[in-house]
Amino acid sequence: MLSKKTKYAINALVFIAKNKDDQPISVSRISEEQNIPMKFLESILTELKNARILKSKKGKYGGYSLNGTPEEISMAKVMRLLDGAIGLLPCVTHEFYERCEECIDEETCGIRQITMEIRNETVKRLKAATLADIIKREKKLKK
Amino acid sequence: MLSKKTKYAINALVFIAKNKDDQPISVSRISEEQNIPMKFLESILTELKNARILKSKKGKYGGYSLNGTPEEISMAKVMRLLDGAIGLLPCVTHEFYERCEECIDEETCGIRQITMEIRNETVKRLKAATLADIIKREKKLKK
DNA sequence: TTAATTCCTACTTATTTGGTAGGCATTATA
DNA sequence: TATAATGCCTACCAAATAAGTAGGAATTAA
Repeated sequence: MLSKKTKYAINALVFIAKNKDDQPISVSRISEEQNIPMKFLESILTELKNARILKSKKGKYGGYSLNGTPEEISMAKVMRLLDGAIGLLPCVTHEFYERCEECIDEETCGIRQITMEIRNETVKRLKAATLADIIKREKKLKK
Repeated sequence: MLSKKTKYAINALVFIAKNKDDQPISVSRISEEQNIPMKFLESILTELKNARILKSKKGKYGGYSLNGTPEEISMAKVMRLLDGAIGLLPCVTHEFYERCEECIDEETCGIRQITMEIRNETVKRLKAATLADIIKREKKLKK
């Protein structure tokens, strides 16, 4: 299950991506319009900024804007940043690999093979799920 | 990510399914051979018994055995029992449905559509992942 | 009778999640 | 140059969940 943090992050990113001014958007505005607790959102956007997914402008009329195009930012990237591994087991992930403690032989583990297949399929879809893709889907759904 | 509880449960079930005697298998034996803390395992097997996935025999030479065939018990069933919903969002699951609190319009939510597709694919695979299937895969991998 | 087992109740401990509080630093504009 | 609106930073906190542990009663085969 996605954490609220990640869900909030994706919602905020989609909201920012929809904005067509050059003006950055403030935390308080995103917080109000997307129903996200303000201080919590603040800390999330800071993380996104540190990961160079967002960029910020300080001071009055400051705020956040995308650091890149909506095509470049995917759910996979955000989830990995905030929630860590995507796979169902620590042993089926590239970026966060760890051995399963109780595992007797990883190479011949049937459960591993299955979760690996699920991971591959899931990651493929989450990588395709860019902000641009999400917005496109929403437009289609609204018709 | 699967909880350790669920991972232990699946490992224990596979171990029990491989056993070809009529004799049930004791918690202590599974605990030793599968590297699972004994008392924790005990509580897990009790849950599986209450859910009628396992059946038990009390007293000396007692223990647990499958309540059904290895074809009938899938990872999906065990995961839902012990970890709850399989989907990435509370709003994309049949058996554990809940609205996302901050969500503005579920029907036109692009994130929901994506996670729904992932859920469908994942559940399909986890349902196919029966104990029989896992054992078959392991045999193949050992060659 | 005894050893090996499940069953039952209660407790514990560590980690993660989902926040909150308060103030400093920066910046546009009147 | 004052001020209001913002991001930035540090610290803290409460609730929930995960991962166990402890101890003993009841049952059963030999």
